Amino acid sequence: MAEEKEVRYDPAVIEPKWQQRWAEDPALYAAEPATSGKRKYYVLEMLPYPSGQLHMGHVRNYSIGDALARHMWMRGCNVLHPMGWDAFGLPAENAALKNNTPPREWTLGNIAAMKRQMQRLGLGYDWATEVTTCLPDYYRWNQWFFLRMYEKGLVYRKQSKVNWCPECATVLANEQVIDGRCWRHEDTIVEQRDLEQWFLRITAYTQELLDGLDALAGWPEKVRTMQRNWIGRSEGTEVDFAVEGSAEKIRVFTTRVDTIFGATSVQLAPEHAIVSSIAAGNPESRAEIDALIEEQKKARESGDLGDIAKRGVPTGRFAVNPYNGQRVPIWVANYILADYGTGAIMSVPGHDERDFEFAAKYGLEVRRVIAPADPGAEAPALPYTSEAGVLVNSGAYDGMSCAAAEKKLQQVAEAGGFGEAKVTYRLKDWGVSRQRYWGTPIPMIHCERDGLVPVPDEQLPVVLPAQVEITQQGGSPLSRVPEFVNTTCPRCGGAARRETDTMDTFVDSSWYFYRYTDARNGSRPFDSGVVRYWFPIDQYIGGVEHAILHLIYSRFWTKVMRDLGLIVNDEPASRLFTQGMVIKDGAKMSKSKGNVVSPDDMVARYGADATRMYALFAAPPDRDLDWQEDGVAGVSRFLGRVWRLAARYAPVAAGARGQKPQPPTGTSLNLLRKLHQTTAKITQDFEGRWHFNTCVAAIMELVNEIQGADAQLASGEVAAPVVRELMITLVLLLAPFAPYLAAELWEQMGEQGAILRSPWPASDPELAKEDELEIPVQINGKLVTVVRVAADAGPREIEAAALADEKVKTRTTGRTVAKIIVVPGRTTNLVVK
RNA sequence: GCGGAGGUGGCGAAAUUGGCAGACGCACCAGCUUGAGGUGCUGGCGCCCUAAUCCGGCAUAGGGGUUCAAGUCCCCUCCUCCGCACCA
Repeated sequence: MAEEKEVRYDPAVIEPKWQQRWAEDPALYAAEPATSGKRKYYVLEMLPYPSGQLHMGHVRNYSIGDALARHMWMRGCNVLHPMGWDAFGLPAENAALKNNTPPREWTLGNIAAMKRQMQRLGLGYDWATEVTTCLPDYYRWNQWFFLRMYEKGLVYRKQSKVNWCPECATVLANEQVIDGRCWRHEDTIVEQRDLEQWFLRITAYTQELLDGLDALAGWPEKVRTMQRNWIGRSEGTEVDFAVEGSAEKIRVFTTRVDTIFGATSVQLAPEHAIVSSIAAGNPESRAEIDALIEEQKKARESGDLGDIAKRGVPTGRFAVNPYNGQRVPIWVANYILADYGTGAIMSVPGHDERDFEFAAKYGLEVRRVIAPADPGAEAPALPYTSEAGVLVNSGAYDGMSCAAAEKKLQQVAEAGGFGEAKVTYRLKDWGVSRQRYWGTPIPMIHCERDGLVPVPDEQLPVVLPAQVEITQQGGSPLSRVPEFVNTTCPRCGGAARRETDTMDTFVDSSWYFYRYTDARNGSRPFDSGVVRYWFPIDQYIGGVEHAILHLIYSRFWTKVMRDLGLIVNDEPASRLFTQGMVIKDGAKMSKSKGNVVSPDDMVARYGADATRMYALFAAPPDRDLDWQEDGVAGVSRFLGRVWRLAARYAPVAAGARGQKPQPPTGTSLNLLRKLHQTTAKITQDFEGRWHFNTCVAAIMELVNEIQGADAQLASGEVAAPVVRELMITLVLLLAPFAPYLAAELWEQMGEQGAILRSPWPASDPELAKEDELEIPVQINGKLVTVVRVAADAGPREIEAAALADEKVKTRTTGRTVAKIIVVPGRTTNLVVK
């Protein structure tokens, strides 16, 4: 054979070439209109925060989404595969402080850099629909939605606690509070201050958000469970205890009203509103209560609230149990949460672990009011928390089951006007005010005469001013921009002041995926008809860290938009996939651990195809992935093998275009069988199992087998039309995983048009079928040998083949074969005695 | 404490329904090739026993059970990771 200098596989040459071609063909990754007649498929990856650099978590997320999008394109779908930027947020202000760069400039620069990285990775996004949340043509719709919600009573103002650094004299975001101290002043304890804040009434949808989870079968159970816990529905009873010597009442919430005859004290949260009047005549307890509050605040800030010991202060006052008129002492205790239930409880030490612990510490009475239903049973030790018992020491209710007593006691309370059945939730309204510059301005105006006045729609957007000095001095940065603040009241025309708070960035990400469908609409957030076509999202892919906030806010926003008549879907996404983390040396990649792998480095060394394919090969997508650079090198070597295989056989494949194949035999048949098996396996995986790691492995096996038959391919024993089918299909199968190499080889084989628009290969079940199988033969469950039988052999033939085997014979002579189990196509087992 | 996911070679992992445990890749070893810049090809590679074997034994965190047959199903115990965490 003549010496031919093989051209090395060099992704640094191939990939930029195709990157440029794709950039010049904007229709390639563009969605078609609803009238295309194709099945629509909306695949969405969570949009990144433009920090400046992609990390491996992004690469993994987008490799999964891009493989799926490419597959769906090849399946002939009308695919929407967009990308955007969650571009508002605190890091831009931090960068401004540090480098004296305006947030907008910093952010847009980062976006440009990360977009280049994405394009270098060969990700197939439709950049014509790109959404950047910090630009007025996007955030004006945040403001528009805010006004619509305001009109529907879903926006309100309330006093609320914020983190306040006395040194900076400004509000801090939660992320800026480290162990209860200011991030810039390590010696300064952060205070809680009450400020008027804007809230969105997500609690108007609590029950629907909870019920909707049941129908989200395409979401991971883990995410649904986390949301259920977050919503935290709890059924119970509220009961009023009168305060002795006062007209005031203390309302408590309990899930165990059946134990109320065992209540031996009432416990208030330290921040409970009634505490000041209860403790008024009692200076020393007031001081102790303040100490409790202080201690708890510190514990909360340092994040170890759970470890704090239970402590309480007696107020010296008494409350009256409305069921039996009994006097019980009123205490203030640090384990009572002010913002759950009513912020007050009845303490039943006999039947609650926490109350028992508290009572034991302070010597409060412990009373048994629930006993086992079986009268002969020994009374269990207290606290006895089971609800399977019956009431004792409970007056007229003795002998009733817990469940029956609960119902009866609720009726009595309602009839007596001192209580009612009540459902509480942990979910609270969404505070969206941020005393920050780099966010969507809240479109409200404060007028001395007219009060709060919404900005009229025609004045939107309220544009974030460009020239704002970012300092650490005082309140919201916007309040120091007179041109922004000073305005006229839309109602009376008099002088007025703009709201200077901006919106939480979770607002931006709550509906961005709707905007993609109609991203350049200048008169509405989107066209309802277009959204109706594309929604719900067919597949949403992202990190599990967004399981609660982002995904619950998105669901809320969807329901609000539905009730505004803008959309008809109840939920944003029918399927959600949460990929695992990328770790290195057993730990999450982080700068402090020094185990960060840069995507740019990987692409520079091994190419985008190898980097992406490794991200899919190293672990199943839902599990954590341990990044091993040698593994990337391995995938790169594999792509090199494919490259050299194509260098030998692409001309053969190209030359065989249109040639009729003969019925395959021998090596050809074996190769085609493997080919069709591989096709079937990968097709199935895309349809749901998503084990892309084994898809890549299957392609490797296929290549190994073709390479193993190199001599037969070279000699022509495997005919040209077969070589053609092998090579064409191999490249098609590779296309979702290694798009650059696939595009290049597609061209080398003389194929016209984008491989992305070529139909996904079909697997012929007849060709994929084995004609012979190896059936393991076990004796008493232990493997003895393997027999070859026809693939369609029945139990009798397999049994005969097994018994005819020499090894089986030597092991069965002189013994009795008691039973033979044959699983056709699988195995056989002889029970020998 | 509650909820979830896991535990399989030196490493990443595979094994749709119970049916040959370890596919594929990495690392390593041997041979050939190449000749200085992450080369290519072929073969080997769970552990123990053995001079060696296609002999034999042991192996899916540990223990018990069901079954002709268990990584897979059931019970108990241990460990790791993630989420929530005094929610009355």
